[in-house]
Amino acid sequence: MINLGIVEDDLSIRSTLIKYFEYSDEIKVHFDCESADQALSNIKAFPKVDCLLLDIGLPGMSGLDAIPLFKKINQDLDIVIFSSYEEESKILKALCLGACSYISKREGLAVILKALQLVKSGGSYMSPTIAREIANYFLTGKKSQPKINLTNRQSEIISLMVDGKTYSSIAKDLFISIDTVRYHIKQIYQTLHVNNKAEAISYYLNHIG
Amino acid sequence: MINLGIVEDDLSIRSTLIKYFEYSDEIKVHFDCESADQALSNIKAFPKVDCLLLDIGLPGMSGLDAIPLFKKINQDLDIVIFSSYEEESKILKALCLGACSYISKREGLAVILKALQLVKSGGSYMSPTIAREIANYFLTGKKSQPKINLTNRQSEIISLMVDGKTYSSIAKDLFISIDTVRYHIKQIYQTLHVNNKAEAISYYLNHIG
DNA sequence: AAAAAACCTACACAAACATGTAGTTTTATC
DNA sequence: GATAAAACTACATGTTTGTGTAGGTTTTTT
Repeated sequence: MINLGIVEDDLSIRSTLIKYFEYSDEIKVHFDCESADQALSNIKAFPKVDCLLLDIGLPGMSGLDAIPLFKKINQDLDIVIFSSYEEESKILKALCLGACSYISKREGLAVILKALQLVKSGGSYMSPTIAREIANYFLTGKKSQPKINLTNRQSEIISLMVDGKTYSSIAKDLFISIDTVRYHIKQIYQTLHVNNKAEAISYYLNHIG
Repeated sequence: MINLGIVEDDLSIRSTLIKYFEYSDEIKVHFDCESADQALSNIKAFPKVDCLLLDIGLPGMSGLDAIPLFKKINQDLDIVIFSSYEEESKILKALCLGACSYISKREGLAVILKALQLVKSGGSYMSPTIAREIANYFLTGKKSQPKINLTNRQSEIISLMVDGKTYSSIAKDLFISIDTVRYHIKQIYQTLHVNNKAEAISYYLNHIG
């Protein structure tokens, strides 16, 4: 059972949501309101509520700015943004402040329900346009990594080491002998200036991976 | 029409995908192969391909490392990751390198099709578990932090392990016997669901550190 | 074609690790 | 002060790893 609160200033949208959720035996709407201030009171008054469907463009305080305040009251509250904004800045801000899901208002009711279910089960849903914005953010904000001079084979092998494979298992994976694996690992240790598997893995995950 | 290439080393998965896409009049599979090297040749040979379904755990070069090489050949190629990895590190790396969508291998065929359609229309799809990792990334700033409850002693010890210390060296550091070190490490392995030092360190650096 | 990397194989020995069983002691909590 | 959780110790056994030495083959570069 998802114990939901709804914060949305458009009355018609709000009543549509409520009616829709009435037919779902998975969702119980404990409160609905049209401003962040009211929502904050409601969150305090309904401690059972574990999920919030939150609009951004609200009268008074913005839904975004209210996120930390909700989180302060209930650290584990799942906040699902439901907004017509699809700009990177709003999306990133929402996620940074603690929203776990972001749904475009262009989506249908069924999608909202699905998203809430996913969130309840520890997952998350992002509308396609939102997800694309996020992907673009990572792409454009990328930074080059200090280059490390491992050969192709060495890279393959250290990558398998990181996965917890033993020498013999690596040998089988790569169709080479265990002695060859030993050889490569010796080279890797020299290159990375380490003396054992643990150091090599730490180095890899901190500098390369 | 989506002009697709498939890179997946598991033959059964690959043939399942191909058969499935045969029944779709929206998707034309131009090539399929089992390694990044082959895929690079194919991308050159089939310039019409505008979308790539890409596994990560491939023999030879990893799917992740191949992403920039694909992008170099075709800047506008949409890369959809299809992997069993659901760790933040892999997800972020994929997105940073230019993947626009990330699908867990636990998803069904219909979801893959849906994701490809979304990507084609300028959107993106992230599997729920993936999306949650991304949301957590923004929230915490860097590492997603699930509830790993190592005891104080266990934390001390795994931290020394990560530094490349041997059992006996850890024992000396903490003024305990090597058998006690063994005991704690056994407990750690159980808690983290790993079976050796390498996995423990990887887990630590990816999820805790 | 020669040189230099990179890759491959083999063997041997010591050190380190993984895992089981079987306890005792300390510390925190009710 | 009973209980549970954490911490500690011990021993035994087999596996994995680290490090020598000592070669051969393939690929790339000059």
